[in-house]
Amino acid sequence: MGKPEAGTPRERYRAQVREEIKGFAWEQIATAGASALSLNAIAKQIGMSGPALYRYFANRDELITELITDAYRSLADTFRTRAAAGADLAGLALALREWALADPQRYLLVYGTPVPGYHAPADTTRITAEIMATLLAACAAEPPAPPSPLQEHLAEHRDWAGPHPAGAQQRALAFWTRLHGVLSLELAGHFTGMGFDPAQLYAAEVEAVTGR
Amino acid sequence: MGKPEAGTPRERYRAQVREEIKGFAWEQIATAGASALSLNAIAKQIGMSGPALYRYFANRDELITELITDAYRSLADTFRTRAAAGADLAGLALALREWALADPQRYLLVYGTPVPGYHAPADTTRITAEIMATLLAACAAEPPAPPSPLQEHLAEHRDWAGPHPAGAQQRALAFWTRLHGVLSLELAGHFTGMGFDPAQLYAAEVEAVTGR
DNA sequence: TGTACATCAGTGAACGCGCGTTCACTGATGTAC
DNA sequence: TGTACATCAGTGAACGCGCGTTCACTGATGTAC
Repeated sequence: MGKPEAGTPRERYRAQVREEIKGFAWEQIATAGASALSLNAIAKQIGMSGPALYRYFANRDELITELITDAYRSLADTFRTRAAAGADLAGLALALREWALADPQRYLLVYGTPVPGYHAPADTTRITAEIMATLLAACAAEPPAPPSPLQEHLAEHRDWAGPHPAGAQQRALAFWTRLHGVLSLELAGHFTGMGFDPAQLYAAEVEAVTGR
Repeated sequence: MGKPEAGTPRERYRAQVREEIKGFAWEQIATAGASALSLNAIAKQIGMSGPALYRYFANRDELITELITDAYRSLADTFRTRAAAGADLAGLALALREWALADPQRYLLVYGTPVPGYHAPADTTRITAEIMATLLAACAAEPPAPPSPLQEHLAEHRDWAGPHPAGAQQRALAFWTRLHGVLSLELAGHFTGMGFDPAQLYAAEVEAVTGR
């Protein structure tokens, strides 16, 4: 493929520059949003001339794809690590909030308005499944929720539920949608001017979803 | 100001063309997102040449501002009309979903990832308050929710709550964030591949928030 | 009703800009004998 | 250890494109006497 082999100094340098490019790309996304990401602007910041970037990424779409994939993987890793360290559902909720606030644009790139005309790579669905698996396991460990019409409906669509019961499915969905609801409105600035502390609203939703 | 007086044929024609421009602008937003909105492209669709639009809007920002304001006002009107027709909290929830699904990009323009580098006009905060007032009134009409730590916190930030108790505040926030959580994930396509019907998840959240 | 003037809508050319991407090329770095 | 060659990183010029916006101008539409 013409690519240098892994482990060689050249390959190490390559990986380093790729990371540097991604770093400036994230900076740019943070300030102007994903749709304003410009290869030329990144090159200027990095001290190279535009076409040089094409040594590292085939084109703009490939760069964006990699950023999105990295973001998904980062969240999946965070969840897996916390769960492995013994975190329960409330612990995952806090981890999610920390992860979102650490880099709002990264969160919005994953769960915000889709980048227009851009289709998520197939990779992400696999990582999404991994995130969901961790979440479902944590939900299954909670005291079971009372049956509901929604659970009956979910029982008919169990492809993504693994070995866990419909109650865990329902709880996982509530976890996801409710916490996303608070987070995305907070990150978009819709609570500014209302005075209250979004963290307390978040905590209340966590309590409601864990059923304590 | 050089503007023709209202009611004259010229002014009627002016308003008509302005609406036509906005119509194509919405079409464009629907297909490519708000950040891709282009005056030249709109002019081409409408059969005029680019600079002609400057007779109707001072610049691109003014057009976007007006679209956002219109979207807010449309939602506020929908809420007010339904509430005046006797709708309860569950009725407002259905109205919200209908409004969102009728034009997803309109919903995302209001509650989605903010347009990068764009600041919402002051108008919107007034309309937001109107929406919140309708929502709070409907919440206050529901059976009171049990006290909670969040309610105590909200009681200290009552500027936006009008005459309604903290319980209504809490319920209004839960209504807003939970339904937005489901809607925005649905509109962004994050439920595709999971098989279940988003409407049923939405209904379950409506039940949970109305406390039935 | 007719004429003289002002107002306004829309055009076409032009501005500078930044974008993604290609291409031929120069130097440096690695590899093989 | 030294030489010959291949590989790779990065450059600079150039491409076509579409953008927002300005400007001077042409015609049509309205208004005032």
